Amino acid sequence: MAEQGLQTDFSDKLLVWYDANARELPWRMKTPDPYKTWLSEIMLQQTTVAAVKDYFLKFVSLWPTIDDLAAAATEDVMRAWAGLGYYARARNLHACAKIVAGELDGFFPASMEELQKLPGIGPYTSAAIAAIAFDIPAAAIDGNVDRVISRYYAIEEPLPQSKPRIRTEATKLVPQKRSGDFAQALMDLGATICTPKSPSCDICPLTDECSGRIRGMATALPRKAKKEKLPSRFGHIYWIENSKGEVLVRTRANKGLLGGMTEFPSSDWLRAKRPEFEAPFESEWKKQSSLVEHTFTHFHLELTVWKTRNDSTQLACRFVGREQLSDEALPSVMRKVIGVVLD
DNA sequence: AAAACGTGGCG
DNA sequence: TCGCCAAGTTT
Repeated sequence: MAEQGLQTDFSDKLLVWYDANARELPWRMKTPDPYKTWLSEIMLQQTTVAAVKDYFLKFVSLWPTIDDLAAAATEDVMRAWAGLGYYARARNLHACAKIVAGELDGFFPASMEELQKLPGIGPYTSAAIAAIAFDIPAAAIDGNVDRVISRYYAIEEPLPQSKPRIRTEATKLVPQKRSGDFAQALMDLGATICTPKSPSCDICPLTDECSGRIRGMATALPRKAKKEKLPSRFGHIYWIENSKGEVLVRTRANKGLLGGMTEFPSSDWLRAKRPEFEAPFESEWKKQSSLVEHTFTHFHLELTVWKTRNDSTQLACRFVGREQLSDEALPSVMRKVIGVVLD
């Protein structure tokens, strides 16, 4: 029937293109390893391939199997993840590894439903693992697929309202065979051809049937609501060095922003502008000439950096040697603080 | 269901 | 320069 013909046409053309144009990525292999599929998919959540590559290789080198990762110390996992962002992923990753290694005999479940019960695995990731690692015809719908499908069907309704429609169409296109390749092919197409700003429709394998291109609206799709401007927050952060040259740091609570990561002691980060400097304790404080500016997902942060020399361990912190600082689970914003102090 | 949750690169 | 964006999940 016609519906089947369209589906076959789409996936056949896409897979032919994929066979000739698939990107070579460290987590792609002839025989899929569910552990590596899972690890890469968690890292790739809202994160570019370029950013993930080195982290993936580092994790596989440090922990070649799910049992190795499960046996690791949480602090080691957090510091290996440091810089990659969305740190709840690292906490969930380790929790998931412990469940799979400890309760599931080291095997990831081979169904979307069971996969989704594990921490850090949601609708997209469960489908991606099911398709790529277990060859289950699941629709892995990520940002790429949203874009490709929106354009192919010229869906003018904006995201996220169009999600159900996109899911319906994408599900119909998934082939019974090579569903893992199909999932990756769709994402490769979105990443290299059907790109957000200036898609290369002239070399797209689906260009003949793409309604968005035919109607001259591909680049404008998918439509999205404009984002509000981010608010700013301000604070003071303290570089406290003892006479041995060690620096005071502390570990953030295992929840919320930068949860489980190492930080230098700081004031609260307030929305009010120009907060007064309050010394956390009596000492000779010197203000650094440069500020630290950093943008998180939902606010800008401006930190004033203060430096002092003091030997008393305070503020529920610990002293670490300057050389050991690089071994800490320091998020990017804290590495910027180091940059300002050492400048 | 809307908001929280990082970072770096690019046009 | 700065808004947009990247293989989303959790609460």
